[in-house]
Amino acid sequence: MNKKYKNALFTLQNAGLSKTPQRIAVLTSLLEATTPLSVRDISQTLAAKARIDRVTIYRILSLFKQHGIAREIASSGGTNYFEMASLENPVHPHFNCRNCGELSCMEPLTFSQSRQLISSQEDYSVDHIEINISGLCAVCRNATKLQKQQNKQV
Amino acid sequence: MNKKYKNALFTLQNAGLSKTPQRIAVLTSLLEATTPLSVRDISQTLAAKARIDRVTIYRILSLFKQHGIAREIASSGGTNYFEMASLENPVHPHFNCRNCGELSCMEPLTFSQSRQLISSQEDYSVDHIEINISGLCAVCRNATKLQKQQNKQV
DNA sequence: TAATTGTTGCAACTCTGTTGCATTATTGAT
DNA sequence: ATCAATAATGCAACAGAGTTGCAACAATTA
Repeated sequence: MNKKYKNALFTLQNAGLSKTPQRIAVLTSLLEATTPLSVRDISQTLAAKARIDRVTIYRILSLFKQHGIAREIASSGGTNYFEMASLENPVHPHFNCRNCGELSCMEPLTFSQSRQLISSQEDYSVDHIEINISGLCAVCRNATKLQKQQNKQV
Repeated sequence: MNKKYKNALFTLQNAGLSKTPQRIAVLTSLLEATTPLSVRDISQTLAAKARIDRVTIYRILSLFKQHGIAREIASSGGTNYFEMASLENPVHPHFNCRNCGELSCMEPLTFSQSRQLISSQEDYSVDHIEINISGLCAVCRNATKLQKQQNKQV
């Protein structure tokens, strides 16, 4: 879609990143996707259009994460998934089917709301709910603070 | 601890699983742990006491999961972690430090409660909250139902 | 004791993700 | 538009997680 392409250009421009064909292609994939994508998904999708190395995709996604453009989702299958991180696409729960492996997005409700929603739907069968929070633990946070102070003194 | 050992024996007995030294060792590790353990953690812990192959640990943990004895936690680092799944240790959020990588357990509150708790604590610095729900999606659930019906007819 | 079944260890493999380095593309100044 | 400086890409090689097949071993039963 031309609209997604323009959106991709604008997003890169806005983040101050250079607009290479590879970055535009990866970003367009994420914008067009209805579910989070793995590196493999992106690689296969783009294989027909252009030749992009696996490594390049990893590096681009890492860059997007740093700039708050994309979000990473861990899955127990050992593969990580990526989705757009924007105001239109706020943080939301994900559903991982243990049978087909597909990762889909759920409505951005609170945890308790989501839980109620799922249990009230006949369609889904829930095995397990996982809440993972990432950041800095107390020890590392203090260590970081200390480092900053020392740097100021030097 | 002798108590943990007895607990391990009881748990295996209760699940109808044979009480092999390897299973007892892995189960004891999980019972003694204060944080979820990776296969590597377990392997290193048990290396001094007994020689257990990596593969055996994977198989035992897979078995424990099937019997509801253990629970698996995905992490974005590519490594999965395991913890006891019991009434004394209900499902709870986990905190993953992006600096030291340690995975720790949080109080088993609801998501909104946890979020408030974290943001009120000066110690933690939260980057990202992930809610992953696993089970069967609508398509796979219907497919499974259909299979069961067909099996009955045959 | 022999046969059957279940469990483990070993080797080899797949897949995800990373790193170093040479090559190529992008950007900004002329 | 051209060219140099810089940034980004592709390739090869690697490390680690997790899996599979198979032979050896242990436990159980007849």
